Amino acid sequence: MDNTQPTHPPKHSLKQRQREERAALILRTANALLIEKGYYATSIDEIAARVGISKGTVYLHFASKEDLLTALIEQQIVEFLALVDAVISQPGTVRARLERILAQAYGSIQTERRLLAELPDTITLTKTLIQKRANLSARVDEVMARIASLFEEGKRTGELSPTVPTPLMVTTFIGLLSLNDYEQFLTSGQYSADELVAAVSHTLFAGWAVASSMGEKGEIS
Amino acid sequence: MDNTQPTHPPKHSLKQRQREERAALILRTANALLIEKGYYATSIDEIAARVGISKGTVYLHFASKEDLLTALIEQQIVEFLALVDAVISQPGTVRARLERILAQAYGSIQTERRLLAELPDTITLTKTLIQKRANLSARVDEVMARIASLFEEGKRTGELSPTVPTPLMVTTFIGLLSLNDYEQFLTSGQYSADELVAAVSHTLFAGWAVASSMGEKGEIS
Amino acid sequence: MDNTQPTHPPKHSLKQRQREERAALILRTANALLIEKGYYATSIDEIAARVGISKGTVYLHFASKEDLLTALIEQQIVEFLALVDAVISQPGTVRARLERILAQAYGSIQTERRLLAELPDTITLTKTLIQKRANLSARVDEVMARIASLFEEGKRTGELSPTVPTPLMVTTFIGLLSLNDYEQFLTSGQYSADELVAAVSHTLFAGWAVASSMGEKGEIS
Amino acid sequence: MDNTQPTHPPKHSLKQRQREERAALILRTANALLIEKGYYATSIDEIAARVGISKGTVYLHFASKEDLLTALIEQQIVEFLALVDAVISQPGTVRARLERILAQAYGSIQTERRLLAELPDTITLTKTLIQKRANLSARVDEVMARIASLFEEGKRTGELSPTVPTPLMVTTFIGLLSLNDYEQFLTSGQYSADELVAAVSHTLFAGWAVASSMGEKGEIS
DNA sequence: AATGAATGAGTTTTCATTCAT
DNA sequence: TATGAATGAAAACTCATTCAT
Repeated sequence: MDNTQPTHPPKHSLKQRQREERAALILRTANALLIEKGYYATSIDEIAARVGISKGTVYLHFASKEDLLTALIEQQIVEFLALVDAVISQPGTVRARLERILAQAYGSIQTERRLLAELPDTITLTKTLIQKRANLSARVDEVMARIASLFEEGKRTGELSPTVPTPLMVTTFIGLLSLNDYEQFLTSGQYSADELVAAVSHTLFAGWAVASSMGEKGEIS
Repeated sequence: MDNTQPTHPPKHSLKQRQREERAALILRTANALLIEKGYYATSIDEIAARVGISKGTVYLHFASKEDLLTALIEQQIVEFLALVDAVISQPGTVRARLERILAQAYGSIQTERRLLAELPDTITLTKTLIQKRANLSARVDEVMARIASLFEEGKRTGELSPTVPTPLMVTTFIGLLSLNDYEQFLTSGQYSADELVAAVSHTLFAGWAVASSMGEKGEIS
Repeated sequence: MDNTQPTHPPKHSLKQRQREERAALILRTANALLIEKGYYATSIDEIAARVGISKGTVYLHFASKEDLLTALIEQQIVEFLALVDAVISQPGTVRARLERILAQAYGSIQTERRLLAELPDTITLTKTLIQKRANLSARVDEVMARIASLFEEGKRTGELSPTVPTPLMVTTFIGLLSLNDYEQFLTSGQYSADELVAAVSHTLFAGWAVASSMGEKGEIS
Repeated sequence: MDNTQPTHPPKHSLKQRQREERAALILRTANALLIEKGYYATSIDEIAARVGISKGTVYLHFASKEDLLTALIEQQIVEFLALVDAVISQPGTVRARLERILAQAYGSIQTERRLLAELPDTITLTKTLIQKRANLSARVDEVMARIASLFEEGKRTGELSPTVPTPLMVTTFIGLLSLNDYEQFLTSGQYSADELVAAVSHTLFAGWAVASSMGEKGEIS
């Protein structure tokens, strides 16, 4: 099937596809280099050399170095958003679903090296950039909103305590999700991604206290 | 005693003292500027101008821009270490003492703007730097060790669960301690430092689950 | 004759004609852009985009950016030469005929925006270019010669004073003909093209005319 | 005299003087190069090399290439303004005084190569620049106003014809004053500066002078 | 000690020109 | 023929660092 005119649509797509692949390759390479050396220490020339193209070609795809970074961040936020969306619509407890997000984040550290590296590092470092680019800001808000909705659901269903304000939950969750410092445990092999997920999840959902129940300072009452 | 030549040693000290004050002033100014604009966007010239001295004078105190940053980071780690040491030797539960550290960190965000800003941002950004500078690395390890000892104490006294590995506790604690994203809540006035401390402490020590007790997945048993 | 194969020669001509039309369109567009933004600020890409073709196609017609400029200048000099030739062969006084040239120049400022804009601006700016390109230089000389012949005619017939050397007359005439600064008066509506022609003509001819004679170097006394 | 403390005031001036001399040297060199090759074809590197300093040093004195050009133009306009002012306050007919300005302009072509080159060339080419820089625009207006006042004086005293509008006189005068094309006559030795002055003056004044009156538009008959 | 002029390596960006398709 | 992706030379500008005064 679909043997009628298989050439025409692709014809258009060919150049287009090549262009997109080029752009994607540049983004991937830039991502690797930025993680290695940081934004300022990485020159466009270096990115081009690593890709095996010339400086000018990079500018054929991204109007400026900042634009390249923006595209990279946006791509990764979008990917993360897709993950969150997929997870949200799955069945299971809120905790289980959040664990899936954690697992994905920690699991990808060693393989793809992406979300984790960009969400915190770049969001922290280029908070300025995100503020400048309205669409980035909007996407970040979107991510936060989705995660917030998950927590709200948990509070409604009685799974989560209404004690801790949702915004703090979201910020804390994302903070730990993207905590760069966990990387050492994974790369050193000290803990596996699964162990890390379990520990962080336990921390967040059950706390560190032995009889993690009991009143704790008559907390929040 | 030592009243024989009261002038000479002081005389030396005077110069010395002045030198150190100069250096301290430069560090303070650099700290402010680095927080404002970041390492790469801040030039030596700018720092000098803000201090009211010339570029060359900065180099009389710090051999390079990187050295200046190193000194700054070291200073702040040392200050943080002093805080940790002070807190550790105080009486009270582990949780109470860790809350004091949290309180200090979150409280200083608006006033001095230091530890929090530098520990994560710069430590994250200049992880490279810390790896390069042995003494920085050593000091960071020292801080981690102190906090680890506190957690170990908690586990020994039965206050803390032995379930979560101490290294993860330390990393998580420091991660939340220096989570830049909390800043928005403080600057917007949405939450006070105290509320933030309470929430984070609750999260860590009691978790988010409603009946934060019970076995969760059977673990902890 | 030549009615045997009516298609082939025209066929050639057709392609040829199309080619020439293309080239002419490029030149026209380039002219507009160069006037708007200047030679250096106008890129080949921009010209191509405005024409609606691709960069490469421009190079099919002009070997280099400089060649494009050369062709443009030459075209305009040729057009100007045609005007001069036409005017020269007309009846009337020298003054009347030169006024026609002035009228054409000042009149075209607002409509076509050509001779005036290019002759001075580009000739001044690219004096280098004209010196480099022998044929341009030759054409400029040709224009000067024609105008010189007109002045000589005037001197012979007694209409013009032999006092002022013809080369100076020519240079002055062309200078005022292409004086960019007059443009302001036209665009602001302060003076019409006709008024400008009258004023310039008066300035030049009441000065150059034999009758205006009398003293000099003592005149006005 | 003045032998009291000859050092102190100069002390300040020393560095200052050196700075200014440097800047002046750069300006002079830039002027020469810009005339030779034009603004776009002259790189900062080239200017620096010609002066015998490094690129960076140029930027120590001028914040940008455009700023350098602006300073150059301003300097020359100011110099020209000074000349005009000096001439205006001298005794003599308007014509005689304007001739002094012409003489200065044409005379300096071969020696210093300045006013002439910049007033038209750059004013024409960087009309944009002058519009952008308010102070340049103001100075140009000032020059025009002074010269206009001279013509007005001539009209009042009856030396000049009220027929030609003053603005046109000013523009025409400046146009011929800075007519680049005259340069060929001077450099080729075909005419001396004095002859050029005489010819231009004759052209303009025998035309503008009241006495030159008679017919017009029918004269010569 | 302090200054600030001088340097030049390094970076981003542009754009004329080429060439495979 | 027409296209437009690719190139790389060239240029403006910055800034850490040095050093003569």
